[in-house]
Amino acid sequence: MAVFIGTFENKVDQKGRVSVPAVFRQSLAGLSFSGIVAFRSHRADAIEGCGMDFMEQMISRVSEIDLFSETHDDLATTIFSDSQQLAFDGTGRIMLPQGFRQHAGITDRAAFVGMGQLFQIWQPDALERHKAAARDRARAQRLTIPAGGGGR
Amino acid sequence: MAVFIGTFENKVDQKGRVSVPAVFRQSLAGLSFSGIVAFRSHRADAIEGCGMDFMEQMISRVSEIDLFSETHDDLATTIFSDSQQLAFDGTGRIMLPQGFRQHAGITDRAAFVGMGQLFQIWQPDALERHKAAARDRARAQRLTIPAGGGGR
DNA sequence: TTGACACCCATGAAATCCCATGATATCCCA
DNA sequence: TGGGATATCATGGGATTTCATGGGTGTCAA
Repeated sequence: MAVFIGTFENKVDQKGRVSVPAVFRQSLAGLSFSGIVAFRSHRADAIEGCGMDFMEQMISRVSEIDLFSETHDDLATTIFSDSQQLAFDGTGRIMLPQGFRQHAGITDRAAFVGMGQLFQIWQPDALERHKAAARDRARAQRLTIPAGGGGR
Repeated sequence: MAVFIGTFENKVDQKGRVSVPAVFRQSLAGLSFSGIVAFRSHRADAIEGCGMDFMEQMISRVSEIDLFSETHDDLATTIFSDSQQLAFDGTGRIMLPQGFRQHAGITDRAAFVGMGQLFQIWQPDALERHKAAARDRARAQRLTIPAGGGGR
């Protein structure tokens, strides 16, 4: 399973390219698609990113639902239609499409944030505010992580 | 596994030709038939599309339904008899048959929507409405991906 | 002979490749 | 353990290719 940890800020050049942090690229190595899959976060002004393996998992789970049922179509449409495959170039950069940049308010800098099996791409200042707010909420509500049954 | 992700709008020229998005073509590369398999969706004003490999899968799935049952015949008739192989030309375009264009209300623009293991072709405005409706239904019914057994 | 359709070529815009650069980080050996 | 040699990485920009799109021509059949 691909794992994403840490925060990295990179520049977005005039062509709209950004380097994906090397550690993230290593997590993504060896997948069927050399790049990331990205979609707009519906909870925050950020872009969500993952590897093709994660998407393939989604596909196989959705395919357990009856084909052509309303549930299947609604889910498949919601999940897959607004995602985009962003391929790495020779030096590990991706092109951030206009619409994504707009959604996240990204202009010339982008922050990559590891979230475990996914990561997010933020406008750096917005990320700072978001982090502070999340920390406060976690502290106020004394959030905990459920104990795992054995980890596997 | 062929994977279809994203939404792409292309023009339909006067001969009825449309470019299939390059990413989709790449997903379809290497199959026994160089093109797509398409049929009219019986649930929406859209065309369903997939690769020959998936069509073969559907055939074997349908064959698990009681032969000679009404369901079997109805499915087989609606899907298989209506399906057409649409071959790529030298530049990756297909010919959208008259009847298909009519069913989807497509005139001069066509939107390709990834649905995971299949994709759909819509009249772009109708697609926007459909996407919004699907998202609302998914949210209203709190549809979620069936939890995976262990993240394999 | 008139469509319908496969094949071919041309085009502009956009995405990708490729090379060069400087800055870190890492390695290696005394 | 110091410190020079060597990778790795993020970044910039020009050159090249890909892609979607338009239109022409040949071929086969009704």
